[in-house]
Amino acid sequence: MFSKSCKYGLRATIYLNHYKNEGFISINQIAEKLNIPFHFLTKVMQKLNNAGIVESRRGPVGGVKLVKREKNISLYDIVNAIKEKEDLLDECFLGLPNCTLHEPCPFHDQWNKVVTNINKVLKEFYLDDFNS
Amino acid sequence: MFSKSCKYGLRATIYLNHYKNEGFISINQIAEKLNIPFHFLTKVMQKLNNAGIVESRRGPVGGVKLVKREKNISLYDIVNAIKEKEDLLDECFLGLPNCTLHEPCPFHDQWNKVVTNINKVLKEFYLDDFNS
DNA sequence: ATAATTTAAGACAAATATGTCCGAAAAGGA
DNA sequence: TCCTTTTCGGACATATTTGTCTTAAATTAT
Repeated sequence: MFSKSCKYGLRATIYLNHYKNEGFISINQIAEKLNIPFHFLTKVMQKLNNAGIVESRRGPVGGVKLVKREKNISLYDIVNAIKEKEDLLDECFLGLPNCTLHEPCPFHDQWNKVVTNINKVLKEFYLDDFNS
Repeated sequence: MFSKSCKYGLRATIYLNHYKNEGFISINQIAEKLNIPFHFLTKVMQKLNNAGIVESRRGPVGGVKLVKREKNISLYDIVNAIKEKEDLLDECFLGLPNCTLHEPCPFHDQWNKVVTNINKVLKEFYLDDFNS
């Protein structure tokens, strides 16, 4: 969730959202403008492609662009498409083995609130919010 | 901050706090009880030792114990003694190079609130809170 | 068709985090 | 003193993440 993959993906989609009406944009251009390793960004974009967040096209004039949607895309959508592990939610912050839903550790509820807060902020923040 | 080092350190100090009136406790005992790799825990405890959070003693009857303090120790204290990088605070969540205090990115303030909230929870939660 | 461009996909390299091992230093007991 | 126990400290091994490179497949233009 706080990995470079996620951050690169967020920055790239924010960039794409800026140019969402201008057809496909090459990954190379994004990588250069945002100073992100090209081949690494390629793989991140593939994840977003598989998740249906962007569509891609090969060849000249090819590249990548955001899929048109009714609703605007939230940061949460991006992050969730990229990260594979459920790093925070669903697991005890301390990694206590005997911390379960029925017998939570004393810190469990507090930490759940933190996680909920993080997700809330990510869900309420949209790519369009970076355009104003 | 969400590294294994930090989690091991937290679990170990919570354990130590349980037995804070019983002298030194061997790292080996902690490692076995909490199912933490012994040598790895050794290095974590050394960090806490250098930070003045625990004191150690070699030889038989040796081990490690929490340093007596006026105030109880918060989770924030532990985490801060162990983690070396300022992973969250002080840096843009997106890693935008042109995001500064004077010209923050649109998401900057939102994320700062998240970070503040995390730190607040960690600061307000003490080792003693795990004893009740 | 052929060539040029760009994503797709896999192998590989480097960096970092995590885990293991061994010898040295300190402390206690016989 | 000598032996045992335990932390200290460094070296090394493994795993994961991040970054690089190469080839293939698709698309466009000539």
